[in-house]
Amino acid sequence: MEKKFWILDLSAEKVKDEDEIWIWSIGEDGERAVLRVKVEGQRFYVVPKADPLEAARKISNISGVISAQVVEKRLFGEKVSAVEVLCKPSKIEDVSKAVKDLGTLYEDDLRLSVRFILDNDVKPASWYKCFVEQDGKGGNGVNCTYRLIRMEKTEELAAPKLRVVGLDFLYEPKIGTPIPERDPVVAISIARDDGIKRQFTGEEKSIIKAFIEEVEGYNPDVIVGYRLNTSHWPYLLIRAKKLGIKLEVGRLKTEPHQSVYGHFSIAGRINFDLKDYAREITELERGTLEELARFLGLPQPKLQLDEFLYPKYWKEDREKVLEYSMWRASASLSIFQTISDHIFTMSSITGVPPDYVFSAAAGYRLENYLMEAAVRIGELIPKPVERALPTYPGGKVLTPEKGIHENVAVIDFKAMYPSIMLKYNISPDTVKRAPCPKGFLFIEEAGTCIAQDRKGFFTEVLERAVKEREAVRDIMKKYPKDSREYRFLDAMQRTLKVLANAMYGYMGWTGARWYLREGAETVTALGRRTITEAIEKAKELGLKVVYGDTDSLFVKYDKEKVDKLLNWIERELGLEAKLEKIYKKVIFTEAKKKYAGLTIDNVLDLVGLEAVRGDWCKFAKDTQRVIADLLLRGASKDRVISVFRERITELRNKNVDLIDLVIWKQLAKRIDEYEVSAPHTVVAKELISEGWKVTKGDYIGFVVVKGKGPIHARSKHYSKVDIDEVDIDYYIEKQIVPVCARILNVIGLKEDSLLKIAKTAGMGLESFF
DNA sequence: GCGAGGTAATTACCT
DNA sequence: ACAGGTAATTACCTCGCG
Repeated sequence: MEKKFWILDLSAEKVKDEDEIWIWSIGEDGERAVLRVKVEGQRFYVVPKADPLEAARKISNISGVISAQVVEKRLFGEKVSAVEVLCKPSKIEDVSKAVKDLGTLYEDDLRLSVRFILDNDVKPASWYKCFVEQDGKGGNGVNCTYRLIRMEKTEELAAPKLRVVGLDFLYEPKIGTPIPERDPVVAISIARDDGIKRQFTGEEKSIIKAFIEEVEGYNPDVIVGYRLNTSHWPYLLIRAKKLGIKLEVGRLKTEPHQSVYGHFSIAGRINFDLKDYAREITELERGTLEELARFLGLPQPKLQLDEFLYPKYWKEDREKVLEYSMWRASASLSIFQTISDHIFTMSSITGVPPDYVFSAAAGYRLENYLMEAAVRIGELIPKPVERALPTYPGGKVLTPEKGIHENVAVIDFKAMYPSIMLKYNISPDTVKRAPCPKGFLFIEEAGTCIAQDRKGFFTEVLERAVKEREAVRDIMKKYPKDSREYRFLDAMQRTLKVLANAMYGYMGWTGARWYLREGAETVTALGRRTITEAIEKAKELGLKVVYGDTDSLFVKYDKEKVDKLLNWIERELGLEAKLEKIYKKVIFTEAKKKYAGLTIDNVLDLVGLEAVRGDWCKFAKDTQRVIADLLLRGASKDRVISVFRERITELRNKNVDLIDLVIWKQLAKRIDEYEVSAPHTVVAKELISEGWKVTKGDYIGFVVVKGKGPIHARSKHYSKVDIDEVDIDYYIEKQIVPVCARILNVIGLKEDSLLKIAKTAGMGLESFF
């Protein structure tokens, strides 16, 4: 029979020694189903050292090999004869070992589910018309199982109505971070997309059981929470085992199991960890659930309760903690609903299933996308190899003309690197180090050559992505802006853009299968050439260039001349540039990549300055923002100084929240990898000795307190600091004064004069001034 | 033993 | 764990100082 299904996930399963792919799906009628496909053979390739026919003959005699035949493939753009080996999936390791002396192996490192997706052009999070035969009844979360005969992609876009649950778990630690071998689960909060909320509290065994029953009863397609992969699932599995319960939250009564990219897989459901998603949003400073919710315009909790404060609250005000936990569950649900288009488009375009598409690093997502293209055009998929990390020159950054400028236009090249790659045909299979073979274009600045007689692999992929994006944008226009379809298509075109923009970085990534340093070098060299030419043209037109970085130019605004420049760029360089914004006023510090501007729409833009950095205390950041704002809006020097003085006075009088004095730094390495002491590492070590689990990637918040010795010797975790211990002078001299001086330098106020003013502020001499 | 001065380590930003 | 370019702070080392 014929049915339409949306693919939720794919898994490779073993059924009585037979390899099968199970496609977990949702029918257009809401049916939850498994489509089973028996997989007889898995293929890989051998590029033989000697005669291909002879190699094929030898290989076909190896046990486990179903067939071996000579095929024409491409390898880094060159035609090669390869032996396509088909073998039993379970035998692939043995067979590849047996043939490896005959030549170089390709694609034997792909997992069966990936192989299936590539070979059949099956994409998760997409709709298919399926020809199926009923295979079994349902039960345990699926309505039916089918044998899949064949499938065809359909035009449908948006996901079906999914059942989603947001989760949060609370544990009761004896001391420090909860430890699964020791501390019980004390509360489980559940928020369902149908509006029902549940919270299980009390005796551990009964609440875990109630949770499992709830999952079985509601049978969600999506389970979402924060830190599910790194904390909750491993924790719950240990607790359940201890209690003699099976954590059967998967369809067909399965437990969560560890999968690729550090992700936990739950059969038949999407297990989505919001922490993975948060990590990629550069606008977030620490990637907390609260920040993510705020970023997406969703409600905040009544009470901010981090892990360091929660044990105390759990003893003192249980209700508040439970309410907070419920907020986390609800927020997780809402966040998933808000970002689901992004997740599903990324998944369907790259072929990485939705539950781990954001657990995988951006490079792997793009790689999956490239692999799909490679199979389509017959390019062999190289294996990743360990490489040294040689670096190469990047973008060109101009020294800003320091001071306050009025009327400055910012001109940006649109997608400069992808455009250059397209224009020059730069790809891992088209670029070589000089000397140039015939028909190659020599790029002097990089000492490289680019093939011009054939289209590169990346060029083909980029062209396709650009075309597809244009098509999506065309279709988009047919729908109203607030429609379901418009939002989905918009997510789709953004995803295509993200992938296109990542191709340059991918080519320069030593971990990439299609790594080519010369290629990446050529891109940046041509980028520098392009911006340099644009600068010269701007000058020639009489535009004064005040700053520039990689693909942007800041010029004194003159509409006519800027228009001329933009036209010239399009005509002569074959690239697109646009007038990005106009600053009424902009302040350049003496440093590159740091400036403050006020746009013609009266928006304050702070770039690179401490106010936009996560590792300065909020009080200093707010002060810098206020000072920059005043200055850009034309306040007098006296007015700015008096505001500065007020802020210092507030600080001296301890008229600030302690939390605004916390300095946050990420633990970028494992604690034992640090070579020197730093405040955050010393504090982290102390936390660890007290039973807290802080690891690589965590943010450590500390406050500098009074005392002797280096800063790291008098930094304390914020949860343990009383405002009276704070070293106010440190905050004045090393936080507030420097960040204000950075801005005020342009009106001749140097750090030492600010320091002098600060010395008298709040010292009981206010009336004197 | 101690401060000056230079440099390495470290983080987080910009494009 | 997609790239390089950059600023900034703090820690640490070396050197001179008789």
